[in-house]
Amino acid sequence: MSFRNFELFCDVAECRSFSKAADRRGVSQSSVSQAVAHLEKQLKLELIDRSHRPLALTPAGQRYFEGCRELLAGFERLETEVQELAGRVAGKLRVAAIYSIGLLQMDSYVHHFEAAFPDVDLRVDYVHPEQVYDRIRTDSAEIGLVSFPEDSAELTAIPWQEQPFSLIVHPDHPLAKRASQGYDSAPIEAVQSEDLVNFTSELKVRKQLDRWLREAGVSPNVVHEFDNVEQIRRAVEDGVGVALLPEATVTRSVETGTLVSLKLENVKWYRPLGIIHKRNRRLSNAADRFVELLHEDLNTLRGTDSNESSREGRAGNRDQKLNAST
Amino acid sequence: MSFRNFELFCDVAECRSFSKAADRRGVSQSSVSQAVAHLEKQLKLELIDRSHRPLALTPAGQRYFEGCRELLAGFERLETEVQELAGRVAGKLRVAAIYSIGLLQMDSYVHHFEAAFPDVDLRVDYVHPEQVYDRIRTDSAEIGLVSFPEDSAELTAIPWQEQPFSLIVHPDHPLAKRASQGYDSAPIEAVQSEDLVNFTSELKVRKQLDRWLREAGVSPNVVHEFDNVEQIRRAVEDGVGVALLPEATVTRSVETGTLVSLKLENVKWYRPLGIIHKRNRRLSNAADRFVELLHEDLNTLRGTDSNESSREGRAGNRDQKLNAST
DNA sequence: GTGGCATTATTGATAGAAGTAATAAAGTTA
DNA sequence: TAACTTTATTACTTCTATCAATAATGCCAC
Repeated sequence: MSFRNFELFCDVAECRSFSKAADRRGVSQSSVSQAVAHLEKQLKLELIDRSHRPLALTPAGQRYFEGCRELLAGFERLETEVQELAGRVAGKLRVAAIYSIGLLQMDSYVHHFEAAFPDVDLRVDYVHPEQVYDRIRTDSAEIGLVSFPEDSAELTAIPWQEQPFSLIVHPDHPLAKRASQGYDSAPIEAVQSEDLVNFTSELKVRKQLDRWLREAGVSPNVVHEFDNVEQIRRAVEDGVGVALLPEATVTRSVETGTLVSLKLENVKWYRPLGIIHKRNRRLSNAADRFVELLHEDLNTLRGTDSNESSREGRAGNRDQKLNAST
Repeated sequence: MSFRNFELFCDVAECRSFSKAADRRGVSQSSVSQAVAHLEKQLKLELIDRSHRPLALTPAGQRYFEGCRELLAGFERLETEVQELAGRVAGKLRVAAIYSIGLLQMDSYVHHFEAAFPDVDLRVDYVHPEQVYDRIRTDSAEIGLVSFPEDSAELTAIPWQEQPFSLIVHPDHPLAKRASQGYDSAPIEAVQSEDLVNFTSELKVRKQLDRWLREAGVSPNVVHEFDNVEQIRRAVEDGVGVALLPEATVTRSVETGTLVSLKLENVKWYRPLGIIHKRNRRLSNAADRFVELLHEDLNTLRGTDSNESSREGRAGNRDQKLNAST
């Protein structure tokens, strides 16, 4: 019995559909149907109740599914473990990041990582902040990238970056003139009485901004609230108002000229970014290396050949006379 | 990757030999070699160090071996579990029995069991008493059959049979005359001053016999000691002396006339047999049924069609429209 | 070292399993 | 019931595990 059959069965159980499972694994629906049929024949019992749709698992199927999933995960962990014993960096690495982490920047890190550690199956998902914490808690991601990170009993945070806030305005906005006149900054007082597109009030970033603005004695006119950077960016591009955002999150728009970014004079307002992970779990080699990479300077990395980067990233491959076909 | 590869690798690791592993699984040595090579290619690392003989596992190989063994056992347990969910009796059942349990009798039970529960892979190993306890403790057998059973913290015993001791003599021995004269018994006093082939003194059975003989005021002349029934039987057949054995252990020799068995008059000397198993572990369905079967009367069983025997042995196979090829 | 022996690797052929495309059957929805 | 979606079946192809035979390698005695 091939491993594949168990995987396919698990996919079917998760998708509650043969055809969706087939798509997920990139095989024909026929193949999946036969694989499950084969399993059932071996066990001499029905795992899936096809008499209704969407299909349901029989009690035995349910138990078998849970068991298979666990055991398959066990095999995966075992493989990663022996790879690490051999000094390799391999296995799955799931990262959950808030979308506004700065897509371009992340992409660059990911590419560097993949080049340096081709045996790692790295995936970065961009999700809502709450979901990042959820994924870490449920072990569906090993490390998470968040802003205003907070430790908890379960999770711990490693400081990562501090992104300075800038004043983001539409190119036609009066303040944008300063930029065209050679200035790349503005005093925070310039926001006074401006229409401000802001974050929604449940977000940590909004609370911090409110505190800072109060301290600075500046009271802008909040015209819209969104729970993510993308929407705020769009609103400013549409001329609804100005925004206070980390420049790194709107680099692309600034470069293409659809937005203008002005540094804030006299204040040091930063968005701290952090790397969170489960407190009581040792990070895999892959996660360790990813965290290391995140702390390196992208410009430095860009200069080097990615295969050489990240120290002895592939050390320990003494016995690599073995040729892999995959 | 097929399951088979993992099994073969584990066999190689256990046997410390490719060819022995091949023999064990009944496949060619080539096949095993390729299977392991395939595994190593997938993992891109050496699992086995072939540069010396007997072969050794690399550190990674050792870890992988342990992991595979555990996970494969997990799959086996999972399968048994879902079969039991479906009301079936299936899976592996390992029984360890002392050799003298009465081979013929056991064989009959085994045949009945296999007929009633064809999905169970039953194996009975006959080993030394100490090993029976060991196997239970190390989980390499689920139930054990021993004489003079003793409970312990870890193990618990179910009483099974009480085999009456008989006086076993050579056909040419004076006492054998009694049998030819229609008597099938002898007083225990007949053993007085006889040459007795006995068990070694560390065995529980010997200690009990000594106690009984002392109580009866009978003092035979111990000429030989053996730690098992077989050797004692041979010694008596060779005319070395007489023996006190449960008749059930020498049935075959009595039937063929190489030994004569005389019941003991006036005394009730029995060898108690018990079924031992781990105290804190629920018995598998298969083990439960086997224990049940052991408590049924063999003569009753012999009369019935074995497919019908043992109550609803195959109950719960409602959904058996599925056809197995194996 | 050098044979002789035992063990493992390699190779080419083959049988069987797993995959696919096409199509039939079954379930769902209007 | 008809139209649609999903799953099963079938015939065919591709790929893979296995085998027998043989080469290569390691071990041991001399």
